[in-house]
Amino acid sequence: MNQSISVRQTSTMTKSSCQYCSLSNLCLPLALDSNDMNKLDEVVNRDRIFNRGEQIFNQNAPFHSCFAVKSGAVKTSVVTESGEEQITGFFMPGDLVGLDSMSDDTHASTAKALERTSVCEIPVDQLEKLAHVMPGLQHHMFHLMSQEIRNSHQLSVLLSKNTAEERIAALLLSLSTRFHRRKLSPTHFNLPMARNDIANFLGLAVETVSRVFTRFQNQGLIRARGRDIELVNVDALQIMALGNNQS
Amino acid sequence: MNQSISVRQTSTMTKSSCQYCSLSNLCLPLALDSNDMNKLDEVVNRDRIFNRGEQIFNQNAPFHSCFAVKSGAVKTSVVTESGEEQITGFFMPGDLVGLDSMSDDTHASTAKALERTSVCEIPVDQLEKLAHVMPGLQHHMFHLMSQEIRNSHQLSVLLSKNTAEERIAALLLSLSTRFHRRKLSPTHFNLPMARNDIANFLGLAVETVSRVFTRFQNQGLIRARGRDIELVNVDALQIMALGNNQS
DNA sequence: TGTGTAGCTTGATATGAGTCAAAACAGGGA
DNA sequence: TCCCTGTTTTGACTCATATCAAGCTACACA
Repeated sequence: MNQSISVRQTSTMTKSSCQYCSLSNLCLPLALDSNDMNKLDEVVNRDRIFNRGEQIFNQNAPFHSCFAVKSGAVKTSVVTESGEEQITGFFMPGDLVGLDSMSDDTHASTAKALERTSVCEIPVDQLEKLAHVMPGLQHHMFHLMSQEIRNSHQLSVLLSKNTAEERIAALLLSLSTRFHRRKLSPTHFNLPMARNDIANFLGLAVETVSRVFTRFQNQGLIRARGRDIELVNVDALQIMALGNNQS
Repeated sequence: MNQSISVRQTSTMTKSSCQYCSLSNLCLPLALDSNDMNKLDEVVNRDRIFNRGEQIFNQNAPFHSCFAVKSGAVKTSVVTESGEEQITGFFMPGDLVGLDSMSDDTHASTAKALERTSVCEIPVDQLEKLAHVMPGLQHHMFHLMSQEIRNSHQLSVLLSKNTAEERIAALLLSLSTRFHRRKLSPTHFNLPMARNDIANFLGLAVETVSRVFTRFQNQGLIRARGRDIELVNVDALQIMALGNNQS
């Protein structure tokens, strides 16, 4: 069940706050001074934990909150009328999930935890009110949403113009930079998602993903043992990701 | 020609305003009362005309305005580092172009007029200020942007899961509903874009698009003479667009 | 009235990735 | 420890769509 707005932990304690969150430079507070941050703190519903595979929200369910990923990883997907599922994004700590639903009172997509994940829940009505009195926050919301549009356009490009190898190289590099931004190793990390998810996201068959991984390995571009990935030759991957259509 | 809504009936009126625009129920004013609409009026830069093929804005150029399409049609596209172009959307009267750029101070995409097109220019700094004092406008902007994200996700689904026939059927139906919303015939219209644009948008080769059009014609689904399109069997197109993967 | 050029259509062929099938490999629970 | 079930890999074959090549429209312009 998607019982959402659960425990609001009230004052008394030295409750965790945006101010002291290690992600404050990636997440919403990025746009706020410490005064405004306190106001944000008050509406945020912290420490909601989801186990691997659990739904954070479900497509078509009533929409009243966005979620900031604190730890773990999340995938979002849409299912078409014909019942096909398409993963639309992977979200890591600092990312805001659910922006595609701000147009409606129901969720436009489903979000699932890829591993044990904690998120901060942010009620949108509150968020809109805050954005109303904080120019910085409104601006930042526009920023995040347009970023989301760009990301999706980028995905479209990948899907319509690139080969399987190029798509996978691009995904690996994208993950790499995202880990790097979080001060983690950009060349050695654990994939939060299964091959199946990668395949679905990139519009490929699982078998193709698997084959490309082993091909990359044989070419000395990466080393992969299951989800444990090491990027051995980043330059070559970058060239690969660009595609070899000379123009 | 699809000149439709072009001529503004200003007559005695001093200057055209959102209030009297025939698109006020599709466009930004949708969210506003007549008082707020006047304020919007003041910042809108009306009557910018572009001929077919002319750029409205260019990727990477400084960004300071969004554009509402008044008549004609617009395509947006992104070019990748490797120089490939991907059309990311077609915009018709009432649509707002440029939302993907609100994250940055440069445009995330290029917008070109597909035919003679008039647009209203809306400076973003002004728009943000207005959104700040008008709850309805802020909400509507969130709405539009999230709608844009959804559209793009929809495109991703199309590109990664559907066959050439399904993609084209889906596009035709999408255009149909958009014409319908503007009180034009949903079954007989002129394509604002070339086969080439359709192919690029849907991730296909021009030849494939052409072949599918003739196949549809032979099956009695449509009648096409160049850009003049008649949808003969909408139901069949709808079934086609859903895809025949029984699930 | 003719000619150029861009857009569209049609045919023949090649190929990247999907599909089907099956084996190898986890990893969690009793 | 040994199933059991889900994930990943590998191989053989097929197919949808790209590519290459050419002819066909049709409108713009001299």
